[in-house]
Amino acid sequence: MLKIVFMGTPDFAKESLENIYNEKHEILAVVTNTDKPKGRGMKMAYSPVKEFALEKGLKIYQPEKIRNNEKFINEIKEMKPDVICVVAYGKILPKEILDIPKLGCINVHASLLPKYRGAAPIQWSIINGDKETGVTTMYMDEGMDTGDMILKEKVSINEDETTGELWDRLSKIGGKLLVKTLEKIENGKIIREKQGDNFSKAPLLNKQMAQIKWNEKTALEIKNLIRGLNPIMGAYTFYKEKKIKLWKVNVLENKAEYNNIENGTIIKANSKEGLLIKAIDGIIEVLEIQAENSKKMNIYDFLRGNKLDEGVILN
RNA sequence: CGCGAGGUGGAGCAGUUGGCAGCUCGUCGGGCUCAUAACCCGAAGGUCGCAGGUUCGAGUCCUGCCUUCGCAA
Repeated sequence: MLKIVFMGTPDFAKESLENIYNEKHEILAVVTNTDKPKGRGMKMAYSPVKEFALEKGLKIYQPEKIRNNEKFINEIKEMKPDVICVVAYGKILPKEILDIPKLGCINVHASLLPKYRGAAPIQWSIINGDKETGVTTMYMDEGMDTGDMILKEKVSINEDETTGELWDRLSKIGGKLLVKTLEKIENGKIIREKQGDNFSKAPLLNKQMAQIKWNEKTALEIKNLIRGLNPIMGAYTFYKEKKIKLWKVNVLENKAEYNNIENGTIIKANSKEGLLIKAIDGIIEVLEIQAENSKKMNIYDFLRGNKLDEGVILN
C-alpha cells in the first residue's frame, strides 16, 4: 500500500483515481482544478475527479495556483506522500512539488511517448490518421511530458473511431496501467527508459483548425479531422454564410463526371441519396450534421426539413 | 441574472402584412413493376408547449410560466 496524492481533473483522470482507489492505496488527498462556471447559465460545475472524491469522502484541494503557493506546497509536504500521481491535471507542477514524494511523481499520458507530447495527444493521433496509439506512464520532470518512461500499452485505432470513443478506451487503459506502474514502484522493480530526441508534439487544438479546407485537404484527411474533433468541437464549414458542423462522414471514391467540379461543392442533397460533397480526391458522404442553434441529426432527418441546394460551394 | 435559438400530426421543418394548418418523410390501405430507399392512387394522424390578454377572428400580436437546445468555458 502506497500513500498517494492524486492530481487530475477530467473524466480521463477520474478513471485512474478510481482504479487506484479500488487497489486500496491510501489516498492522502485529491488535487483538482478550480470549479469553473459551465454550461447554460454558467453554473459552477465540479470536475469528475472532484465528484468522485466527494463521493468517497477524500480530502480535496483546489488551489488557484500552485507555483509559489507555499501554504499548499507545505501541506503536501507534511502529508509525506510516497508518490504523487498526476493525470490530466491542467497545471504544470513546479520542481518544489516534483521533489516531495520519495518515490517520485508519476504521470499517465495518452500516447506512445515520445510521440505526441502535450495537451491533445488523442485528438492528434486521430486527426493524423494513425493506426495505433497507446498510453504511457512515466516519471515526471520539469519538461512537458519529457520524463523517463515506465510502462506502455499499445492499442490500434479503428477507421471510424472518434476522439470521444478512443478517449474512453484510453482512460480505462490508463487506469489499469497506473495500477501496474504503482505495483512495480512498490516492489522496486522499475525500469526507467529515456525518451530520446525523436519526439513530436500534440499542442492544444484551436478553433481555426476546425474549419474544413476543401481545397487543401484530401477526402481522407477531412474525414480524419471530423472524427478527430468529435465530440470536442466539431469540424465546420459554411453553407451560404451559415456555419454547419459535420460530425460523421464516409469517404466515397471519386467519379469521373465530378472531375471538373470545384472542391466543396454539394453534389447531392436530398433525403433519399443523402448529402454528397466533392473533395479533392474523393467524395464526402455526410452521415451526421448539425446546423446553427440546432442539435446533431442524422443526415436523412436533417434533409427532410432543411433544404440544401445542390451546386452550392461550401467554404 | 454570460450570449443566442426553438417548442406546429410519429420524424425533420414551413407558415408571409392576424383570415379554412401545410411541406418532405414515415405509418396504414390499394395499384403498377422482373425488380427497388422506385412510381401512381387513397387514408389515418394536430386542443399549433401551458395560462391569460388584445381582436369579428390568433400558430401568427402582448404578458407571465413551463420546457428543449446551441454557443461559450
